[in-house]
Amino acid sequence: MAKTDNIQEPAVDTTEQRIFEAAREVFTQKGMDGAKMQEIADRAGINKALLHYYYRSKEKLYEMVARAIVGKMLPTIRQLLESEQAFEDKIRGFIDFYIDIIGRNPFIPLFVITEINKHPERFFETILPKDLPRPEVFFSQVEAEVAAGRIRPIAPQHLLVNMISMCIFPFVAKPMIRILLGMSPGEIRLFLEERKREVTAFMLAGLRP
Amino acid sequence: MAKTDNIQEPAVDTTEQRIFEAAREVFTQKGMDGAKMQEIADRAGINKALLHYYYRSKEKLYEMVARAIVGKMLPTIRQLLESEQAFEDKIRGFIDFYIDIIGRNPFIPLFVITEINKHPERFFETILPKDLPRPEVFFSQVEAEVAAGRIRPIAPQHLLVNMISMCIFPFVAKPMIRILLGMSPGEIRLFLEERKREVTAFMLAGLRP
DNA sequence: GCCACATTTTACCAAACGGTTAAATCAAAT
DNA sequence: ATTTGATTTAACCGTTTGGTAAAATGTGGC
Repeated sequence: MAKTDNIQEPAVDTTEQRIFEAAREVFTQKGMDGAKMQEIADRAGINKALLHYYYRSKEKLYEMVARAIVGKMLPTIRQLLESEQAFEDKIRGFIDFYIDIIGRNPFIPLFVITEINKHPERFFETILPKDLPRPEVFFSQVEAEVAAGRIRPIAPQHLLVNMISMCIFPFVAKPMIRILLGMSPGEIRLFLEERKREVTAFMLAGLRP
Repeated sequence: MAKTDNIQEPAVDTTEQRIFEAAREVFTQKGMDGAKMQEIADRAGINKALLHYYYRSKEKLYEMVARAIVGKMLPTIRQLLESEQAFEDKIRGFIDFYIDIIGRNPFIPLFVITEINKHPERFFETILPKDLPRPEVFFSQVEAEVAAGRIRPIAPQHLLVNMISMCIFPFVAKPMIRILLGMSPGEIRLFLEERKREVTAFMLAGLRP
């Protein structure tokens, strides 16, 4: 809700942080291969020499940026999955918070997906932290709801993937959807805002016994 | 169902087609920036000189590959959206066929999404054909079902995006989901196969009045 | 004034890469 | 045997790019 829980939040405006922020922008938008060190330097308002003065190599800088992004997303997901709320509240909270975060950082999912697909080894060995979110808590919660007859029988893994898909994909494929549905930039923005309500409604409807 | 309706199907094995096929593989997996002409030549089993002998430039080759991919996907979507089946059959058919095609060409969605995000101008002006699928037929079908009380009230655009999201996203984010759910390569393959049944069930459940 | 550090300037290097050229080789058709 | 087109070889070019070196300049604190 607050603008300050954006993924990027430079505490103070040091040159080092301006560089890092510039690198984050360029890397997320152009990927490792498409990003140029010169452009990062330009966007940070410094020159290439100073860029290498702070960050040794492109590879290292990229890894730091990727780690920062992934390392900030995972705890959020973990928190959403492991929270102790009642089931329906949890679903509502997950969708609400998740769409909110992605709406404010729409480049992140595509960046992570691209990175993981193009350089799996580097991602799993260097970027991904060791302590991953444990969906087990959520899964047993789903199974309990099913057993109690409060929701329709469904495999908890598919339930989770359905929910995540409907939250993330529209942002990842925003321009594609925009064209397919013939929407103006204003209309697609509105459409994506509606999805908080819409996905929640669809999830709960799909789970009715 | 048949292996022959794969998106890649070299009719005869000419050198020109082997090059094109190699380019398709490299471009879809590494993107425009990450792809190297040398690698395309290597994978086609020829040398760089011959590569330029058949295809003038990297840019042109890339555009041809992209056009071929997009040009083959769109008519399929169009057909699925504009078919004249009864509503539930249409939903079933869409999910079934769509997941089937993506399962056999899992690199395509990410390729299209990346291309559209990194080079929107080129995509819309050079690659995307002019005649797009018209979802209006499908939309009025949804509205008719809602009016007749046969499905729960829902905006047809959100319905369509929900369905497409649940079909495509798991393939795009396959390695991510694999790690999150702690699955082996065999398990994730099974999981993705299950989704045909699962997404259909979830869609129909979510639409019950 | 001097020191430590940040920053700029400039020049440079080596490698990678897209693309070209020209001559040589190969193979099948005539 | 000759021609024709496909293919290779190998050298080469210009540009981009990541990265380095070194000297000069700026700047704030002591």
